[in-house]
Amino acid sequence: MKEPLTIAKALADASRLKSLFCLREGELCLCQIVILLGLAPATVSKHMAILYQAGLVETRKSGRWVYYRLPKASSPCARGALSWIARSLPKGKTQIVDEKKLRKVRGTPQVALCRYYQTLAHNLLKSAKT
Amino acid sequence: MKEPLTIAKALADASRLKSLFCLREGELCLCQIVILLGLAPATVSKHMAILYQAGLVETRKSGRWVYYRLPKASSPCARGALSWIARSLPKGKTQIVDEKKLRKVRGTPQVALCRYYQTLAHNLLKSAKT
DNA sequence: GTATTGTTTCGTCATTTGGCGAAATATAAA
DNA sequence: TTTATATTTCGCCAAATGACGAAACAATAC
Repeated sequence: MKEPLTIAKALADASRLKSLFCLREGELCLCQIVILLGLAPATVSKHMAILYQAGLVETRKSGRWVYYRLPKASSPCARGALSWIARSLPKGKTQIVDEKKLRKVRGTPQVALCRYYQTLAHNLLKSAKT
Repeated sequence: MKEPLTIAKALADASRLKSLFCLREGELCLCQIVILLGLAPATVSKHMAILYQAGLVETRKSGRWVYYRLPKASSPCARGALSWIARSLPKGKTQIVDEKKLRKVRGTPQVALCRYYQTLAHNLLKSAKT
């Protein structure tokens, strides 16, 4: 019972479902998911670790960037879960994530994205200090 | 996204997975599930309410007893989730619940079962008072 | 080498969740 | 009608979870 429980727990969070939804069309690096979810890098990193440990995403490291993608091969249990949410998520009027944003993020090099949110953070810090 | 999230949350608990597992072969009343899970009636009632609100079980009331069963008809999302766990739960060496106990509980009238755990509770209270 | 930068780990905090017992509710039994 | 009993609701507590910032890591850029 351990595996389905681990997987169900991994799926039982809106941010993680959103992440999986964003990965449908291919891999994304952490900084891209950070932008899409609007959460702190530390938080997103933890979310992705939970998905990884449940066998719901694979990881690829390239330089400083860590890419996540839906697994090519995985256990029957994980595959079943992924196909369930793949069938279930797109339905309904309510957008899972802003599709326009997703497209923009996919079309932007990670360098620019990471700089983007780090710059934002620094500016916020500076304005807070004054 | 609401429905798959609600369903995933409902599945993200060992006691609730066990309950669904026990219902594979047909309906059970609350008192039977109480015995099988070894939890307080109040706790089990809450668990079943969560499964019910997620559309993962149906309810039938007969006299003082409330029976739960896997839904005959449900949304595609709920159906997908149920068939996923149906395929995933039985695998693996580790018993989800004690099968012998499950068979015994299925073979015992609810009256005897409910009396059983209430008597136990009363006895405990009495011995605690002295 | 040192500095920069993307990611992860750690520590902390607020919220949610799962558990119980007691009281309330609903229905059968006396 | 009164009593007994199966279930639910309520109130509370302990543990788990999700969020963040700061600091540590890892890998490139200078």
